[in-house]
Amino acid sequence: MTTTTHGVTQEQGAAAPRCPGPPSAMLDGPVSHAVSKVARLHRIVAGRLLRELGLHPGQEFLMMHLWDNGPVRQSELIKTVGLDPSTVTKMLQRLEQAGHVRRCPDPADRRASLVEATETSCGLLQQVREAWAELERRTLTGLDEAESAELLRLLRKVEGALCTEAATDPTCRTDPDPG
Amino acid sequence: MTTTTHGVTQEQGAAAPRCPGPPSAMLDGPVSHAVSKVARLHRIVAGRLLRELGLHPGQEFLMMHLWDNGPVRQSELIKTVGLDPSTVTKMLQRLEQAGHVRRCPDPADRRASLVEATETSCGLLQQVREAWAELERRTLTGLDEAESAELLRLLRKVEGALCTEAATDPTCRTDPDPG
DNA sequence: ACCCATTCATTGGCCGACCAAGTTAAAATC
DNA sequence: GATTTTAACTTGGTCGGCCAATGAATGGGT
Repeated sequence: MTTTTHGVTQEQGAAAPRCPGPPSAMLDGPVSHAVSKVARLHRIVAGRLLRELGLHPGQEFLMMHLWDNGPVRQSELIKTVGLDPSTVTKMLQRLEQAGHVRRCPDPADRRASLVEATETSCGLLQQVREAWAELERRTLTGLDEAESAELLRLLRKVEGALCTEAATDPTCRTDPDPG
Repeated sequence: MTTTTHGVTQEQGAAAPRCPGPPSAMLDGPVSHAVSKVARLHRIVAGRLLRELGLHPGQEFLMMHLWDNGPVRQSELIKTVGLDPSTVTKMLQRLEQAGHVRRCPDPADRRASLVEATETSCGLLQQVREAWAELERRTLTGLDEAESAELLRLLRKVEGALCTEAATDPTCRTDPDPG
């Protein structure tokens, strides 16, 4: 076994590094690496939970804001969620087509449009809330109260750092947490 | 106040909630919310740093693994990065077209293919490492050593939880960290 | 030998998300 | 009041990422 005729004499398991000796590229940023992984897994789990509700991950944020705040100017929505305007436009188009959202031109400003959650979409509110509670539960499996609180604190801190960091242009919305 | 006849009687600032009284949907999952936000910001910052190198966020992982481990079966690569096979296929197609990666059929298994980083791509290694170090630095701005370590520990724990959680099918690769 | 289940990789479709340009309308300036 | 600037979307393009389904080769049963 091993000695593949390709010229690559693979010992078992230990493949030959392609480039000079720096050990593992991951070691440069362990936290960044962890963040990326957690982010992906978190999104997958969220996606699975939301799929049953007919929502795609990311759309919850928009809907939540609409449910909470009622009719809103699209620009305001964009500011609060902090996403790219084009992203929000396309998401709203799909949400509108799905019947979860209604849009009408703002009479006070002919270029703006007002967005609101449809009546039927309100049935989703409770389910989405439950899905998020479940997501939170699964996310924090294995963490006790103190650890959860500490994690939240640290994430908020990182969020702040990255926010001011990434805030060259994009509006960075750190929601003032009332708690 | 603000009896919204649906004619949008907007008092200033305080928009009328569209749906019954549950306060803020975000309160259901503060940590999940924080994770999502941090994830997005982190990705943006990473994207900006990698853009200068001609890489798109997410591609680093593939390249890092290739740099570290040399020629690898695509299936193995898929397992280690934990992404969807189709995702890896498309990323590799683009990386190949960009000249960062080379692929050849595995002589030992005619359906598999071997992937390796090109010689020229090795010039990127150092830059990518630096970019990730910078990303890590910016991520951890405002956190001291102890906090960083704790954050890492908690993230790893969450990763494990979400991993077993999301591991209905997808191979969940939690790299055994040697340190 | 044959069939069947696995595995490997790809394609197509869709969505979130970015950027870059472009369009229209409102504000600001002159 | 006419011109410039700024704001509010929209469109087109590209990528990462998922799922679902397909094609092709391997391997295990019997």
